[in-house]
Amino acid sequence: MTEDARDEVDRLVAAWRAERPDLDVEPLQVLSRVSRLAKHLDRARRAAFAEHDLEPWEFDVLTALRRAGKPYELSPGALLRATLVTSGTMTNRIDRLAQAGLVRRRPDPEDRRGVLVSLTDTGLARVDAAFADLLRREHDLLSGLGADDQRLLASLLRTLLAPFDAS
Amino acid sequence: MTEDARDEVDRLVAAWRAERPDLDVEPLQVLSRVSRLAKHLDRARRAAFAEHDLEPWEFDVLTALRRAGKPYELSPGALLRATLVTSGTMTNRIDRLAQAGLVRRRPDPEDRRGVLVSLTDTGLARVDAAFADLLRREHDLLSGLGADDQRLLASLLRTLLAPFDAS
DNA sequence: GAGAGATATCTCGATGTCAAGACAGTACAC
DNA sequence: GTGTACTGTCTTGACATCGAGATATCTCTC
Repeated sequence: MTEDARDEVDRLVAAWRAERPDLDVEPLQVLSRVSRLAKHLDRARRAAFAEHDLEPWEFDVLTALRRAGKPYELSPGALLRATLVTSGTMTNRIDRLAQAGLVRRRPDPEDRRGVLVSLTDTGLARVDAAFADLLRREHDLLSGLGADDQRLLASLLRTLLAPFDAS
Repeated sequence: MTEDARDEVDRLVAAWRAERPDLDVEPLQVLSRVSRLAKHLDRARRAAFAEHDLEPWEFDVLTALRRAGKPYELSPGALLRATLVTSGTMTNRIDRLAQAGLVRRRPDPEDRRGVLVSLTDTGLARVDAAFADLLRREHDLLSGLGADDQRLLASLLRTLLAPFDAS
């Protein structure tokens, strides 16, 4: 019950309670932390990828292709669904990745509206190196929690995410 | 242990395990969910604020001022630390909020380099309405978890956030 | 097999952000 | 007090994103 202000969000919640004692601000304890953690995570990822000459957005697209398995090929539509960006953004991303020699575009032989995007050898090597690096760093970020707590946390987050994935 | 693919991240992790069985991809179970949840949250917030004619970035600045309590006044420096953006971004935000009549700028009487930014009456009313609305929606988002689970989740997230807040 | 609606991708203009640096003012040691 | 380093704010230019709309193709119904 005490407001010891153990982190920034505790301070934030305490400030709101003082200013708006009429409101139930408990949801912030979870959701503000999710937002803040994601922001810090973005920065950590940016730093990790910089060593492999990749921007976060480049990594996002390349990993989606990498995960697809051989021949590391997906449509722009599949890529934008995997990365939660708009179609205009994805076109732009593919353009720049192709120019950098990390992916290749070719017409979809089965649908003349469509296009297929695949990793080049360079792209494959780059994303594999960056991904291994990222996992090392993420492992370190989580070192404050034991394996059980990590599983517990993942499970709680999955519950929150469920309604979004359903839609 | 099974890979039932109960949500998008489970599918993502299963795909990685198939492609890179040599790597320990457990960290993704937590951190990918954090990122994805934050992204969905951003969208939900955007929708909530639209009803009050506010952009998420406007809300972020206005709430920082609101939380400060009377006279709802902070320096740009304090605001950028509260919102995790750069100084150039904050200058731009304050410009536009002032133009919209939601905040006011005045020279800091105690430091001639400095400026103080305060809420106008319009800004105060707007942010109070939007905040109450946001809390209602966040409450709903968390309805999948009981109060105990919410506290547990908040506590686990706080542990992860601690190293960042320290720095 | 014609037409209506759905789908896939791309184009374009507006916008918010960042990074780096400029500039004025302050603080502190000597 | 003077000089040096620091701090607070703003300016600028590059850039990634979004949203709306354009075009081409496919699919399904009749």
